[in-house]
Amino acid sequence: MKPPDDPPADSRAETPEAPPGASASGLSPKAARTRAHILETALRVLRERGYEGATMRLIAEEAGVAVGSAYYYFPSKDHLIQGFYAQLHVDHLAAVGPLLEGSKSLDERLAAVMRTKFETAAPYHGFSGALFKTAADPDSPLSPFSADSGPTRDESKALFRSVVDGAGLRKRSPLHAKLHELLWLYQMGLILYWIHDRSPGQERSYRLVDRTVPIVCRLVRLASNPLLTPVVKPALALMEEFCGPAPRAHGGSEPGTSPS
Amino acid sequence: MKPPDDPPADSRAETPEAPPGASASGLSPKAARTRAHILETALRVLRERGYEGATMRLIAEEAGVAVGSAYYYFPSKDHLIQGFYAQLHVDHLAAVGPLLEGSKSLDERLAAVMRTKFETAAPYHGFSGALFKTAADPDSPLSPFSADSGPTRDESKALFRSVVDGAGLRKRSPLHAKLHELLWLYQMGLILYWIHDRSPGQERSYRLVDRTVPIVCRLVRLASNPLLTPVVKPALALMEEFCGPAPRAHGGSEPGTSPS
DNA sequence: GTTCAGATTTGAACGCGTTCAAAATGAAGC
DNA sequence: GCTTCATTTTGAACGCGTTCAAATCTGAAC
Repeated sequence: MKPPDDPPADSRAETPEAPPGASASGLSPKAARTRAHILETALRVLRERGYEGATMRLIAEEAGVAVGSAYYYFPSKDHLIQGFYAQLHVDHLAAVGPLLEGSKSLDERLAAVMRTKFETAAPYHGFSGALFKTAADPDSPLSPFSADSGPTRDESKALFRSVVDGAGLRKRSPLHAKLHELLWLYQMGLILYWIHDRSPGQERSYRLVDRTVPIVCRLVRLASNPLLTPVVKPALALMEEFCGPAPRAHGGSEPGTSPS
Repeated sequence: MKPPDDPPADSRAETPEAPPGASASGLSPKAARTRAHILETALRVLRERGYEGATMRLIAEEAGVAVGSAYYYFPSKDHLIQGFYAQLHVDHLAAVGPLLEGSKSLDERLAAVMRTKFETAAPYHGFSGALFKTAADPDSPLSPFSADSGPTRDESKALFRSVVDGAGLRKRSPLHAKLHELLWLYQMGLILYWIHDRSPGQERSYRLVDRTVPIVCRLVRLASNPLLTPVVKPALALMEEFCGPAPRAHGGSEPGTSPS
């Protein structure tokens, strides 16, 4: 029914009497309970049956409501599934937190973050591809670059900021201020590899971490060398232009490689 | 820009008595004609109606066959759409060819390749997201890392090899042998940005090319400096391990390809 | 208690990609 | 001509995500 070039798909026009699709606030207690119950059921079914097995009909049936009710609270299956990402991020944070306590080197901190990321997501590797598929769609609310996933994305970047800040780095380098963005992008690339990784236990992904982390960190340390100034300086200016000053109001934002 | 009656460009040979889903060879003349006709119609409808508007039913109707016939020749809509990529690549090659004739600098050659890439794909930017969505799925035959898209991927990498070879580069650097792989990856990142780019005419993507190409090329030239050896050498060794020995047939950055 | 305008819930229905048993066609031997 | 067999074609049917007009419920105002 939709003509091409459809308008922006709204996402969140959170006026006070907005439809309950976006968040839990502004709902009657009963409605909030129904919404939460549907979401819980959806995540459970997703765990049990995978992405394709978790049909809207099944979720609704298990939750004891009609399919229409699920769509009353969540604009689409994708929105419903987005809770999955948030949960994954929370689990990941809980897992890395202790490992980042001690003030270790950047190498150790980076490797710890990525390894725990893989470990946390391992149970869902089987259908990570299906998830990534919808996440890659620029129009999907699950896209790591979409407005809808902004909070999750920011939290993820904040993690990398703490990774950088906690490492004993010479704060002299102007790279320091943007490093967490670059590491976030690096993480995206690793996740992209992990998603495609069919080796047993995704062992190749772990190996890729072990082999790339030292290179990345060596590069970071080298960046302050004057020889690299003609590369580092314009690169930082570039980031300033493209990521720095919140560009357009529109959804399109920055490049990258995969979801969180 | 509108070659509706192009030859299928199916130069690659499939196993002789393979099922008709894979390629055009090994079919009775009539069957081959039917297959080609369905493919042509599909690409035309795709151009006219976009990805979502090009339903299998519509394609079949316009081709004058039943939907089942389309599925007899093509395992899925994705496989059918794959011809689109091949056509795009052919158009791109025709567009860059002349620009690469003169032996210009690496900067010019790289920028020319990417700009023509964007120009060639511009008419389809509207539904590139929908295409990319299915392409991102590791299980999809449209994934740039999948076995099904191996030929197209290899051709694309060959283009970057010619970009590197044609530039007046000091062949001394061991980076030289792997550079085309890295540039292919760089291209992937740029395309990802382009897909998400909502600026008018994708002008930001062009700007991103103009600003990143000099940085990339400066980095390439710097790579032979001894100071960077501790980064370049392990990086190349890493590529050797992950892309080099080709654990399976196609030499992508993908690990083992046995389907789960 | 009655009314009535929301908020909430329902489930049949739509169009999609895909499947598959059955029908139609073609080729080869008689 | 007829029979036999594989190749090709068909279209109804399935399950999916999604939509929506109608039904039901809720609670404030009377």
